[in-house]
Amino acid sequence: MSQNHIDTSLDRPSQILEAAMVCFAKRGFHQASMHDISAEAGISVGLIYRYFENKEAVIAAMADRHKKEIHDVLERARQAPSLLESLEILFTAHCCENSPKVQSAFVVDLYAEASRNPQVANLVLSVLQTAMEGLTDLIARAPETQKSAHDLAPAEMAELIFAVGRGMLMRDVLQPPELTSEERRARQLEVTRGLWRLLFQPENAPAYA
Amino acid sequence: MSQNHIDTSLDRPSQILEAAMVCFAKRGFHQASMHDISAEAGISVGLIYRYFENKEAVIAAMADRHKKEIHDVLERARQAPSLLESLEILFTAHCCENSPKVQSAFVVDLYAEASRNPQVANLVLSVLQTAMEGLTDLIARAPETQKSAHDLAPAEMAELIFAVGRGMLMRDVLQPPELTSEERRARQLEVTRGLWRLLFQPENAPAYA
DNA sequence: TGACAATGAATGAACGTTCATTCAGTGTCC
DNA sequence: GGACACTGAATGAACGTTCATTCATTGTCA
Repeated sequence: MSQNHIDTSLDRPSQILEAAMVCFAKRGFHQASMHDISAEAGISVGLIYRYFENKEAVIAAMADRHKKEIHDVLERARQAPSLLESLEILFTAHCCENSPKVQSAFVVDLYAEASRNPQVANLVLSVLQTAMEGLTDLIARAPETQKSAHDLAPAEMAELIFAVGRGMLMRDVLQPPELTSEERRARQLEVTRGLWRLLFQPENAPAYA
Repeated sequence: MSQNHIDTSLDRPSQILEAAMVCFAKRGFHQASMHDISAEAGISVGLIYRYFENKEAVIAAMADRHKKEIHDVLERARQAPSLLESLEILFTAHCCENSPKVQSAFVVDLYAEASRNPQVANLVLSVLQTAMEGLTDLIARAPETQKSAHDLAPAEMAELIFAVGRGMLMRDVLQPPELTSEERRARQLEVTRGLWRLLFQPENAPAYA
């Protein structure tokens, strides 16, 4: 397996993190060994310790990287021309960038880790709060919000949206791995649009049927 | 810690599974050792092997137990007098029976395990499908469904409901452990009712404000 | 006494981590 | 240019520890 290793154009730390992501997704944080990671990266075990103090530091660095990625996604969502497009960016980000499913498995593992490591929990929580505030703001400003048929506050809507996002992500890891990135994305978009109709469609929109 | 061990009125296998649940939630499937479990159960390591072939068999048995519990919850939800009450049962089941947070952490771990163990994935998937069918049916039959202001099919609603449920569960593991079972339950109910209003409230209900 | 429940020290494999060693590359001086 | 000294990235065998699993032994009760 993996005859061709990780992209060598990256600097060492990134190369190691890239390999770690693959291994963690494949075996989990605690079952993936440092030897697995070194093999995936095509380097020796010892070299990892030149760049990371220990295994926990690798996990922490990955969590940090994830934090930055989330911020990027939020920024892209913020710049989308419409609220629907913002939502679609938020919902499909994890299934098309890089490899499919890898990210989902990593995030589920991250939450599992958070449930027993308060440091990880705080990091995830802080990301979540920033993202929530961002989305709440986005919703509050959007013209689409005014016409909706319900009485939910923007913050409540944001909470629901993120809950659905996490739920879809969790669902994602059950899918057989042979599903393509496109099929995943299609499924995600379907659910997103259902939620969208629910949250933002004006009350008596002309139904198709 | 845990001077008083597991209820001794249970039969050995149940007693072991009870202890395993506590350890798995506290440390995760693969970090919890057989010694941890035996200590929590107040028995010796070797005795576990009289009742379970190996550690994987313990995990599999726990997954099976979870499957039965889900079926029970669905049955209770089915017998509730109204759809709203069914939903509330589905949404709060995992935060009040037995110990709080323990169950959430276990389920997140279960999904993480499912992402790399196809056997576990199939089991979880089968539970999910049964539950989805049950809820879809429940929704389709409910009189509340007719009056809703949107055009989502019962199956789509069920999918959204389960996604939100999983999302809340994931969110749950981030909460500091000192939150009481009641506070958790209150939070869950709040979100459930928001989703409820969204999905099933007739279009022009008299708003409070 | 015999059958079964229960123990926990022993085993060996696997793991995270360390470190003595190698060596391609760079700088320095004649 | 050529000889030599130096650097530090990279290696992988070795170490101490942890863990799942085994089994010879002991306890219990009919």
